[in-house]
Amino acid sequence: MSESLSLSARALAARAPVAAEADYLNDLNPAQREAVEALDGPVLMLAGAGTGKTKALVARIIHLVRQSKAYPNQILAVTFTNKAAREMKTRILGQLGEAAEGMAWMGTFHSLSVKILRRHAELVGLKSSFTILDTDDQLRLLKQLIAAANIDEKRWPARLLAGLIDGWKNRAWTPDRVPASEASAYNNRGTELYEAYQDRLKTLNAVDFGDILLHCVTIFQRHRDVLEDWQRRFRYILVDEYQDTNVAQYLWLRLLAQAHHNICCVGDDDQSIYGWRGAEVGNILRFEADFPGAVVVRLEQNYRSTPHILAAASGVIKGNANRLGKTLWTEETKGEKVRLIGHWDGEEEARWVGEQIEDLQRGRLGHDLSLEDMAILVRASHQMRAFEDRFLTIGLPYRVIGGPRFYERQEIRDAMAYFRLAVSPGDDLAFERVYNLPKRGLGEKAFATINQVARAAEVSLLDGARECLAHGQVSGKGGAALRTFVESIDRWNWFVLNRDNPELVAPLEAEIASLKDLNFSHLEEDDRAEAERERARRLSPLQFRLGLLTSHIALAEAILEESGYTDMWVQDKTPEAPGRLENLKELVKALEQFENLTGFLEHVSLIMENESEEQTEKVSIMTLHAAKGLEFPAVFLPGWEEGLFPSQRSMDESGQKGLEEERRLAYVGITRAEELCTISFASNRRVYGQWQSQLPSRFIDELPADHVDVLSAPSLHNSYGMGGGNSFDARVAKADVYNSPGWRRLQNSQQTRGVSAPREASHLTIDAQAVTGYGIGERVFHQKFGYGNIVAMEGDKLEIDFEHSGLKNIVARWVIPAHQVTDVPF
DNA sequence: CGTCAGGTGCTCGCT
DNA sequence: GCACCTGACG
Repeated sequence: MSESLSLSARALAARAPVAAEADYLNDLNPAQREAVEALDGPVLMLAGAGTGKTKALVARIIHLVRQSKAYPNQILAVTFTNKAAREMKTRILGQLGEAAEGMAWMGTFHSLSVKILRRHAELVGLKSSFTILDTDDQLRLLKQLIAAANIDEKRWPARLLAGLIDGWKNRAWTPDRVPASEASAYNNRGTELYEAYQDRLKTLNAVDFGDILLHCVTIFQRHRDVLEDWQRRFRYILVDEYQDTNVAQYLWLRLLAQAHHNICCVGDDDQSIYGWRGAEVGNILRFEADFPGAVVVRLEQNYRSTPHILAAASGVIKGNANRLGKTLWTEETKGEKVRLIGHWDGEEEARWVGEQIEDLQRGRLGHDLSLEDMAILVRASHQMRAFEDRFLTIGLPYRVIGGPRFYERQEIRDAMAYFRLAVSPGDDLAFERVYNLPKRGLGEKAFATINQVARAAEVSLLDGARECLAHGQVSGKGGAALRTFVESIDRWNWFVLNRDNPELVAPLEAEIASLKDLNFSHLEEDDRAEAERERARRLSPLQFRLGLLTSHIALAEAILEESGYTDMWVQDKTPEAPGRLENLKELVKALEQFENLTGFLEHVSLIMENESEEQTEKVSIMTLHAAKGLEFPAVFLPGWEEGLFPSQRSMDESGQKGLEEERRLAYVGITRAEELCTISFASNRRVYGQWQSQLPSRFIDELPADHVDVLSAPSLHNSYGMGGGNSFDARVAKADVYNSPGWRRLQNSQQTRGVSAPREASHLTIDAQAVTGYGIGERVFHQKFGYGNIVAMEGDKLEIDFEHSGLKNIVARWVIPAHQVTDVPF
């Protein structure tokens, strides 16, 4: 065995150029090399941001193969996202060539687990054809169970229960293992409903995302023989982003690595930002205890960012108590300081960022960057709006990353439900989703009847519907519509089942061929034309039918047509309808990459692809979470304000732990930047439609002053006549923004009152109350409409001509004289 | 059955 | 401020 292994490895090596063989090791720095060459036994690679961990991981896999330690298909490589898996695969392919094709076990926890689970489904009471539910299906199922349990869903929302169950599954608790301490959850009925939910999933032959891992762990724990098989198969295990693993994933890994301990985990405790969805930083902090004798390698040399950016990031992350501790360093010596700037409000901030981006694009700020090189990273998705609005008005191309996922969109999910019915007519959730979509005149009542009949007979909803039709329980107009619906599904399913069936295809092809062979040249011109038309008339249904039998794409199109679903959107006059039709076209196009509908459905249930090839350069807007693993020459980090970032909710819910995670998020944000990192905050922001005055984030205070350049917002000093040279302004701004005793005091007073202290009353409101009179022509400021001049007055009402919003009638106490605007918390 | 008006409640979002 | 859900009407 080992002989043939080494032979094949040598054969491989011989095929590759000699230089290339050594390259993958010589390219590495000493730490990376150590992590790559420690092949046997447990290894923990602590890889800071931008330290070349993917490179090291890839080199390690190549080394394993070249050293004949394992065949590619004996290496288990786990990532968190499909994107990461794909990237690694491409890089390995580039270096290993065809041998990389054998890397069958590289993927996400979920995709690998599905593969394993399909082989042993019966061990957890499922058929191997189980379907994978997404959060939407999950929620609908839970709502039904909640209703059945006579619980008021308003007081006890389904989302709450879904969150609880997810949490339990993340911790690898099957219903019988949920500890007693959780008994009070969901009005004391959480565990009971969890059990009911699992039962229901089993009857539906379905799993949710949590189950995929949980079932695997259960199987490994209860069936030694199965576990041992997989342990033998995977001789080496590699895990990326180990700091993001939850308990279930941890157990999954530990069970598989138990026998040989050949496990290499790569991660960065400072980049653990998924605690809220069950990730346990503890997993990485505990690694050495879990795997005694582990080799721990720290990758600290950074190849991404300038020294100032690194220093700023280090300064912030230093504030966290619970960390393994790394210090990033770089050989780079040049580079700009991190830039910090305060703005009046969110819109102003967006305007400034827009201008900066345009300046950068034109090479005005000493950088030669394209829009693709720039990104805006926000804490919460609602912050994106201000930027989108602004960029739309100035015509700056942008793209939002991680918005509503393609496959989560309504029209995609609807279409998928139709496909699911065609592939497995017994899919009740799919049936429920589309039985009355487009509207077929089948409402609650019809569904209740079908559901009842189906439940009583213990058959699928589709068969239940058949039953209802047979016994006239659903009749009239609704009955006719239901009949068409049922017959359509049967028909589509028939095409799925008879895909490429030669007994059906061959005669069709023969008939088409014979029709085509007909020669009309001997006929008169008029007769010939008529004959041609007749031929086309007979040919087209045959060709259509052949298409449905041989092409899943043609079938998919037919399904969407025949169901009336496409037409529903064609008829729809709302502005989003055209976009939805576009998406449906894209969906059909995506089918091309698959051999059949089943393969496609499997893929989509585990994957979200939102990347369509784009031509125009665009600036990216995304959340900090979505930015992990990415890098950009220029990064903008807006909204660094108390309550927004760090997020109030995070601190309320998880206290100090929550704050530390927020701080790691700040660290992730800063370390995304290669050349230019710009942090900003606004003094006023609209939160849920309410204007609030904001305090700069405590993280701003934690930035080491030596590595920060404080900019003054040009619009502020211009409008307020602060005048003076830039350096003066910078000092003024610096004094005001960054070190002002005023805001430190505010900050301190807020801290003593705890993180949930009520907001300071807006200075503007207070000042406005002190103002007694205005004159015509006086320049005033309104929090919402900005600057304007008073054109008329009546009692306490002013008619104001706003610079941006035009004429408005405003009660005097909502505005202040423009010259008082400087009295804001910075 | 479908539509509209009013009330409510709200991170981050991987698989 | 907006999106989503529910309940009252046509």
